[in-house]
Amino acid sequence: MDGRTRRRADTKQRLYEAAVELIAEQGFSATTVDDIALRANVAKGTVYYNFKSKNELFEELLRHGVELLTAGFREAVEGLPPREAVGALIRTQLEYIRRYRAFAQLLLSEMWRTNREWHQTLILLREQAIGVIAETVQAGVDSGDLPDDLDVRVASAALFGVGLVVAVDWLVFQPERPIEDVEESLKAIVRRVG
Amino acid sequence: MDGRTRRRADTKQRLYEAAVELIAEQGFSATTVDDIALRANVAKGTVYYNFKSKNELFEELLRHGVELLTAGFREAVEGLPPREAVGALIRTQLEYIRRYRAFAQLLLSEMWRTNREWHQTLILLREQAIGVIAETVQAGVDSGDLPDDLDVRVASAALFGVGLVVAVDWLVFQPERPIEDVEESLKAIVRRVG
DNA sequence: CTTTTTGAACTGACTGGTCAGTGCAAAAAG
DNA sequence: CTTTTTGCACTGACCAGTCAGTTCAAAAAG
Repeated sequence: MDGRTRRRADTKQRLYEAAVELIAEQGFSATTVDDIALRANVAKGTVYYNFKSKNELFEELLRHGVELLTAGFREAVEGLPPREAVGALIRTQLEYIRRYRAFAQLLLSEMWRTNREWHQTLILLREQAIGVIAETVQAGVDSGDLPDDLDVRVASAALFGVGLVVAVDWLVFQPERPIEDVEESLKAIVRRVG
Repeated sequence: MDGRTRRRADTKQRLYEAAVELIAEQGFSATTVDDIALRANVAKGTVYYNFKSKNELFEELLRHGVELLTAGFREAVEGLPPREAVGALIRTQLEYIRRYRAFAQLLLSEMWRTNREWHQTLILLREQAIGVIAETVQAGVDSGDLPDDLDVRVASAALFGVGLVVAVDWLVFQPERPIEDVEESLKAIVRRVG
């Protein structure tokens, strides 16, 4: 990657970060392109040089964030036996959300909203993230570590959603609480699967 | 209640319903007052005759919805022994969300959003709903039905959040699934507390 | 040189909120 | 009873402001 490409990548990264924070706080519609440019320390023209539109910036940002999460999931369960794998997923999700708190908030806000332009994108991304979880849960069922009457897709979706709310609730309303505590509570709740 | 008062109450009700649906679908900022008036079959001015502003309409609507839910909670656990009470809460929440699906979606989208004008209202309402759950959970701990090392507030918050995501996810992505199934899955997940 | 960024000006569509005016049910008057 | 008056509830055109997106000349960076 040469200097120009790197420079441009940096700019895009700054725009992602600015947009994620603002949209998490205010929502998509309430966030203006001028706001984003201002927070990213970039001229408005630069936004439109790097992205086709406000909408596309947002969609790319969604893809980027979810891919990062699923990559983390895959890495976390790599070579782990089913018994420990689900626990690793929970831990990974918690750490991811602590690190990318704004993105998690944004995802929580938009995930179950229908009738928006990016809804299809979101369905795909949800499928992607839950898919990784489902693989692990399925392995657990196959190995007998999890009850075989468990509906894998429902359980995986629930696991994903539960981690999301509990973690975001933690960061918003009880940020002083250590991550181990939250992990403990979460695992206590999902005892049956995790 | 005379004719005028009834008429006005009807109008407010229609406005609530229109606003809830639209905001659940599109978000607060993306929903225009014109949209709301149109769907409620009412002139724009009527919105401002009945509510001080778009913001206040939304806040009243939040209060209205959450009060309905907490009232349902209270009624559901009335006179029930702790062992059955938590299950009753879950069932009630599920039924409420099926009945007022749009409101639940809206709550899920806005609940953890900071820096919005209505954030304080939301904190209060969250406190109210979780408070009722906490009373029940506390009774369970006192009676020995629940482990006494359980952090009541965290568990209650988690319970509330979990019910919300699982139920909304059900309605959005698997609406054909019967409520008993979902109740079963949910209770399987929260085995330890519910 | 080329690529990327700047920054300011501009447009046209849209939005929250306002307000003078209308219709009608119920109360008051006869 | 009928007629008149009142004022609540509602209307919809209108206004001032805002925002996404465009344009472009010029500068910075590599």
